[in-house]
Amino acid sequence: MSAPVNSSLPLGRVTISDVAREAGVSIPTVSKVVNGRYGVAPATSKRVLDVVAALGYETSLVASSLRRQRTNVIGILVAEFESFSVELLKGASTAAADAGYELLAYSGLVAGNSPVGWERRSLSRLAGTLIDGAIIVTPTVLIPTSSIPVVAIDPHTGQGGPSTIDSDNLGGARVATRHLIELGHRRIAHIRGRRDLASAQLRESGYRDSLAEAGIPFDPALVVDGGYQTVQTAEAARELLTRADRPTAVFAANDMSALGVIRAADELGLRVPDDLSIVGFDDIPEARTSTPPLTTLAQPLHDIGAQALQMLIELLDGRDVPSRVHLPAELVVRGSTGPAPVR
Amino acid sequence: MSAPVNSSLPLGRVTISDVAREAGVSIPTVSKVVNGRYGVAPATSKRVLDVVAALGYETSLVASSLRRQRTNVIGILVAEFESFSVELLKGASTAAADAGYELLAYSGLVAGNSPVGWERRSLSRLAGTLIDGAIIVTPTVLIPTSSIPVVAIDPHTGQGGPSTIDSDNLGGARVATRHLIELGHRRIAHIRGRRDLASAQLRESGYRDSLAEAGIPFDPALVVDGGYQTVQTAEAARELLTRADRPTAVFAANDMSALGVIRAADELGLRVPDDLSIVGFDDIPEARTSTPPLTTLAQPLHDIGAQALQMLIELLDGRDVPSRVHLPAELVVRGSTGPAPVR
DNA sequence: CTGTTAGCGCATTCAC
DNA sequence: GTGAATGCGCTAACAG
Repeated sequence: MSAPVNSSLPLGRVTISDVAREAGVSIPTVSKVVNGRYGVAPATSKRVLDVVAALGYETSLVASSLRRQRTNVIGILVAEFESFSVELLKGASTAAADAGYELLAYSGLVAGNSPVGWERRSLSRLAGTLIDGAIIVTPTVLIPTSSIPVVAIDPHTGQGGPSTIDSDNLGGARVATRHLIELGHRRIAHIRGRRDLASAQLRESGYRDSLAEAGIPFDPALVVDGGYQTVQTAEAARELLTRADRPTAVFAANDMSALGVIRAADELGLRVPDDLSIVGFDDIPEARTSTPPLTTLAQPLHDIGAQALQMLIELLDGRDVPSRVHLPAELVVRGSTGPAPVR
Repeated sequence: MSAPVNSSLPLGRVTISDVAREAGVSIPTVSKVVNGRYGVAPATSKRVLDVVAALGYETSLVASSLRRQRTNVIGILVAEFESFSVELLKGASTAAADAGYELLAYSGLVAGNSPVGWERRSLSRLAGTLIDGAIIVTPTVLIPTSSIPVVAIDPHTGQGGPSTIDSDNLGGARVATRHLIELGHRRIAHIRGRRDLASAQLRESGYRDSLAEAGIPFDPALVVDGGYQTVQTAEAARELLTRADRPTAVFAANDMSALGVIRAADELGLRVPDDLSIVGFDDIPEARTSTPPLTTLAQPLHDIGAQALQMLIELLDGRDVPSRVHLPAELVVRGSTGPAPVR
């Protein structure tokens, strides 16, 4: 197992020129061998490959991407790696492996006071050279025409823009609210999600639809902002739940905020679901393990991630894809909902 | 040849030359302004910034990384995005955000028949240019001296190599096995993990330690390979559990393989834990939601990820870090273990 | 078959 | 202040 390795072993990264020097050939020849091009003598090829193995050389993704058209790498851009985005990532990962693509998940720095527009920055930094296409998770603004194919998951509201995939937010929210109504609840609050996302708006619409359907008047005082976040929701919920005419049930726009409602209820000594029923949305892993386990609308996060990747591959191959894909959301009844308390 | 771009919005990616042309200045001037260097007139600077904002320009990570020393990006290299690696990722993500670093998680293509050495390839492709440092999750081989700082999580067995962090695999395995012994089990099988990982070897050692401590002779026939994977384990467990003298308890090297044992037991009509007790290791989210919920040794995956990132930052700042860090693993008793069946 | 030349997008010298 | 020149690691097109 010995290729000639002289004393001038490079200290840092092994580059193509190290290999060329060591093998006594030119740089382009190494490139050809490494990329399996025709037109290299078998003996030369073998010598180069030996040196490559001995030195542990691999082409730099950065450098090659600068020259090549395709890198065979798909980017998935997230604001942060948390339960929701990471479930999507798992789904995308299996699909990418099956399709022979590598996956690069990127979480750029989000400016604290203006978390809007991070995806534009991330896309701009990676697109064009490093990645062939991008999946953007919960973009905050409309993605402008990009230089590479893009698929958005749980997109910003608005027309135009890239192909998007999400679950049936409107229908799911209707089912969630109807579930509470059927349990006898009449004073049902809603924790609103991130105002900039279509999902949040659709979930609020579904909530209002089901109220109307049941003849329950909409009360704006029962709708508060939670921003899809646990802590923010817990604060808003504390106020909501200390009112004299507090609601007997809450439909939270996502599981994270539903967990915030549970936390607030705990602190106030309210029992869930005896005093307060709570429904979430998403079915992140934590929903199963909370106390009590969360009744929620399950999004097929794994499938969404996988299908987003499939759609992106279609786009990369020059095929058309539907501009809007919706997957079903399904009610999962667990322990956080029960009959309305009798007055 | 680049096509001439008129004064309207460029079609492809916005490059620094687009900005320069639009602002009527030279490329170096744009570079200075964007990077906040001195020597640019305020008026010029403002004009450039306006164009930057209008065009949505961001420096290309690829191009700048090629010239710059640091990119402010930390890489986390995984073989695949699954429950285990993704939990680490979540922990690393919060730590990275706090420290002002961006995170790039990369899952390269793993050759089907030789899944060994993927981390070397990934590291080689990203190091030196794209990322300042790397966290490698469960590397399969010893990482050679690298051009960038590296921290390994759940590393390959062996001396030398990069700084590593893992949980107390040996102690945890002892506790797991002792737990089964205290429940009265005597015939305790072990599902071995991936042979190339130190964690798997240590967990087997802990198993044998506790057997010896209790005066139970070690029976090689009760140790089978599961490769840390559910499917592979289910197959091995089927054979194990159909023997006449089948074990009454199993210590599986990780939760994925413990789930495989549960699956096999289900198929064979064995009740868990009445007929068979099972202990896992890791406490991935699925452990809480299996039927029955899994008794396991909880690794603080979130903390491990966060601490790996901290260590890497120390290294990047030129400080020393311990070469081996161990975090405690804690027994979590759930529903998959019970008293040994009476004969 | 192999080496030479050019250039990807950008940052960094240097001159002017 | 600016433009021209240079190089990062690599590959495409061509010349030898």
